[in-house]
Amino acid sequence: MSSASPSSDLILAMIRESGGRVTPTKRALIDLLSSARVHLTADELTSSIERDLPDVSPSTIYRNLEELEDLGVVVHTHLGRGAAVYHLTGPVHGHLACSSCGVTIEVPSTLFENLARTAARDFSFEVDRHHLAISGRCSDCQSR
Amino acid sequence: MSSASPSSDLILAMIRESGGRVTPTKRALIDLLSSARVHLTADELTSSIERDLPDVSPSTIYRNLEELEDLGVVVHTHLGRGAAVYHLTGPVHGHLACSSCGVTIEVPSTLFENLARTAARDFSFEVDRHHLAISGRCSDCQSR
DNA sequence: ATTGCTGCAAACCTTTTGCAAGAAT
DNA sequence: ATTCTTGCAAAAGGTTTGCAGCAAT
Repeated sequence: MSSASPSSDLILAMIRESGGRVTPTKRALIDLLSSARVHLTADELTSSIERDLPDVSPSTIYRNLEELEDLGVVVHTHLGRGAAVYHLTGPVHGHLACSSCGVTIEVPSTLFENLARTAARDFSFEVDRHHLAISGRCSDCQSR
Repeated sequence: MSSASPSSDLILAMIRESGGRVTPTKRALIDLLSSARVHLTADELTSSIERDLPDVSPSTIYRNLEELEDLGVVVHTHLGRGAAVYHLTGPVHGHLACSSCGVTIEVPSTLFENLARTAARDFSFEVDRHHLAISGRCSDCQSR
């Protein structure tokens, strides 16, 4: 099974190579993010990990997430008003975030290619293809 | 396709029509947002208004901003990690937000037209043209 | 006279930080 | 042995809420 996400093992190697250490919390975090089909908040990640590691603290999760972001393996996005959501930098994609119900639709990066090219050409702006969120209304909420 | 900003007077009329009342704070807020050339945080708005109305409180600013958002006259956006920034729904535009230095570049909505059309066609998703923020790196930060 | 709006204070939620003890290398 | 990482607790930052009095209609 091939995925564009770095494998868990590769991520662990990256951690070591950068001078970091592999801890149970980091393993759990990477496993969770690898298998998550939705994006998760720091709080949701903490709660999940607490099932295996009852004493894990939110600050550790935040620190680990920050480390993984520095490695370029994780990104976070602000959707709506609440907490940020985190996910692995998988196949490059953007988010369409519904401002009514909060659902987010992952879409292929091709959707943003035109935009990225024009932003580069006309505004010398390099779009971060791993951190794209567009807000609007999903089809369900439009029908209501 | 771009709508001009409603004039201050029109906004005041909208407030009354919706059952709201026109107060000194709301006037000041609308004036500020109308003349601001950059997007402002609630805190920056509060500080500015304090010069004329020394006893204004942040909660009033938040409540007023929420009312104006409900009227569709104001939108807020999360750029980077800090506080949200607010601005009038002026001519439709998007934001290119630099994740390194925090600067935001306003760009015409035409940049997003393709994207909006494809999102509608392929994902039945209606892009909110007043709440567009793309993160990336500005030209200055790229040269560093 | 209504009833929406205000300032104040406190609560709330998310995230960050200081520190001493513990764990990965 | 080194030095990263952890949990805890506290702080910080941004935003929301309850309330009694005030003010716009």
